[in-house]
Amino acid sequence: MPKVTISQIARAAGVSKTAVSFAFNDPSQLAPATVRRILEVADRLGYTPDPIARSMTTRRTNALGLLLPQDIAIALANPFYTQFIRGIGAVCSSAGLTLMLVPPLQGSLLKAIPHATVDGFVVVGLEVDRGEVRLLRRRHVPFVMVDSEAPDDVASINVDDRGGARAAMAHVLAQGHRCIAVLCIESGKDGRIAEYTGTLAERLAGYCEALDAYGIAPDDPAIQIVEVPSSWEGGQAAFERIWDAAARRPTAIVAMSDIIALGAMDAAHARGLRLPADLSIVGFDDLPEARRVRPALTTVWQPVEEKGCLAAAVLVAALTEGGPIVHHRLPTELVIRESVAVPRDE
Amino acid sequence: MPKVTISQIARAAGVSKTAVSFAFNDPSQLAPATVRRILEVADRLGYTPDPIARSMTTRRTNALGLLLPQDIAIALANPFYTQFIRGIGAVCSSAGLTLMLVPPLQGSLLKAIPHATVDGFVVVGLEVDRGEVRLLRRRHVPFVMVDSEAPDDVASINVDDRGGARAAMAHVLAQGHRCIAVLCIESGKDGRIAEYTGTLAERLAGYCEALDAYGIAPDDPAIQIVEVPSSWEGGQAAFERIWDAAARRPTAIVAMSDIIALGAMDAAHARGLRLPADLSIVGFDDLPEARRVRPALTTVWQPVEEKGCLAAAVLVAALTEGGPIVHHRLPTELVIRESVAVPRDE
DNA sequence: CTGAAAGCGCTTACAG
DNA sequence: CTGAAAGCGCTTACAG
Repeated sequence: MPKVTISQIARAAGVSKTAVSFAFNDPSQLAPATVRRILEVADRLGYTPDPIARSMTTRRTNALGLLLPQDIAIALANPFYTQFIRGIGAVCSSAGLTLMLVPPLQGSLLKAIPHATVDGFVVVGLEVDRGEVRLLRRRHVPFVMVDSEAPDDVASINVDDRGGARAAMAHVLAQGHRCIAVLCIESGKDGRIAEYTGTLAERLAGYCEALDAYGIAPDDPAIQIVEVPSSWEGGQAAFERIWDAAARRPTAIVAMSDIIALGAMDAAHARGLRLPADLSIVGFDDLPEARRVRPALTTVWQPVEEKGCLAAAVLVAALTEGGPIVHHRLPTELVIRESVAVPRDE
Repeated sequence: MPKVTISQIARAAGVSKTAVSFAFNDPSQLAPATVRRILEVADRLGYTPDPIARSMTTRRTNALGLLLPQDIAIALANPFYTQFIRGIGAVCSSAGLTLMLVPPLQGSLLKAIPHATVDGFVVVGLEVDRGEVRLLRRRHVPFVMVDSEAPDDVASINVDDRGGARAAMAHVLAQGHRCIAVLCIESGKDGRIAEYTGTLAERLAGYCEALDAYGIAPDDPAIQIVEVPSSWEGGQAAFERIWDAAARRPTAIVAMSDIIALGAMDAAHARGLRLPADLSIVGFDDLPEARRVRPALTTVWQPVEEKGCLAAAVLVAALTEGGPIVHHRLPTELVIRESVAVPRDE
């Protein structure tokens, strides 16, 4: 049973392909009786218009692409992405668009970009630009960059990472902590922390500014900065490593993401620590989980879902109106809950 | 700057379109010098092959579609889907495929199916078949149904929902509970529980079988069966409603999904209940969160990620070999942790 | 090793 | 209200 095409329907119904096309896409162009007949024939023969052929002429796919910095399985291990995608999804639904998840192809985003049949891309967490922007331009599809360092002529959505991070660290320092472990998000490119760019660099800078305000240098021996995967397991493993190594155990952990903080928190509980008495923890993101855990996680709120919404909305606008290039920088805010206390006397 | 096409490159490089196509897709067909020249010209002119036009002739999109029963934002509120997608994503990555999330279009899956440009669909949680299967067949793309009642000639992946549910309820009954609230997953179609089909019907049947073994009828006044959205909020709200209504408060809650159980658990904590002493709770899914909460959730394990993997693998196989129609029924297993105890004396 | 030509299955001015 | 024809941008036998 080979695929049935518009020509066969046209022939069977005794009309032109034009008529068949109209019957599906713009019935008002046809006499009601004709439409009825065509649809009846199409139904009987099991015809459904080929979406690719349609895209070929309309130049529309009705899909948005989400360019992911990592494989789907890895990215979705972080609830941040789930939230973010929910934001995009909300806009997709109301715009009648579909969402394509586009992870690196054979380890390369560059390879993935040319193949995705989408009307626009939202690019998230592109840490280092190795030509992705150039390639995206060639595709002649609109794109918006989220949590990435975007050129001026590319739409972008960011948050005040630096300010948020600064507030988080300042809060911990204000409570009296001086021996602190900073759990940074792994750059993925296995690069040194010194080479951070974009979001990661901003957050790190924020932490350092707060330390600096207390006269503490980032390389102070009481401050240990480590890179960990942004996942529950990453946070858990990091806590264990730190706690076991422990020339001098930190009294507080400052994490670049909630999921890392949550992992560390659970690991600490498993070791019998009482939080926050024995160890203070602060995160970043304010995922729904942050509010639910005990002790409730003190963290930096950022509008994750809204970032997704905005990104998708910018794209949708570009598809129809082709509006101006926008740059958004959304606020962040420290949310003080229960996971940070004064350090216990040593 | 209009899009540059293969013809322009051919002209500029002084070769045929065939040669340009080969340079990108099968360079071995061309003299190395020719390839170099073509690629150089393409690079200079900013050419990138149009993926739609390519799909048009190759009849391949290199994308898998995931047909979701609800909007993306709603589905992803349930970690089950995140896990499931991670499974699909793992296979997509290794097969070099992209993943398209296809939610209902204007409230209708039927409308969404014809438009998605994918090589195959995984259909999940299709509760009632209102023609989706027929439409999918017309598309002439392979598809596999997960957690749905599939016809014999359609590949399917299910788990032992009934057995798992029976074990969960039996465990609660064995502890001595007789006053139980059953939190069912809302069918979405706003249908009555009596009209459940597929996964939901199986789980409900499993619960009832266990009750029956204890001589309890499903409509026993001590057993209340309610429908709730499968989300944290759904579980939370359900607990509050039940606790407040409370002619006779249940001593145990049996939930059809972990996320519902988790929501109920947190709501119970918020009311000052001590779990499991004051209230026992059992879930279904065994999400990663189940192990982490306190008390750790007793629940029915099912291989969520593996279902995604398998589904995608079946599709990938169908794309290349067109293998036979497979039906998988994976096992489930009650995982006893800490959230179920004997009911306190009243 | 390279090119001319047909074809993939639609949509859309345009003409009647 | 309906149809003939061109065209979307590629790939792929086929011929040379």
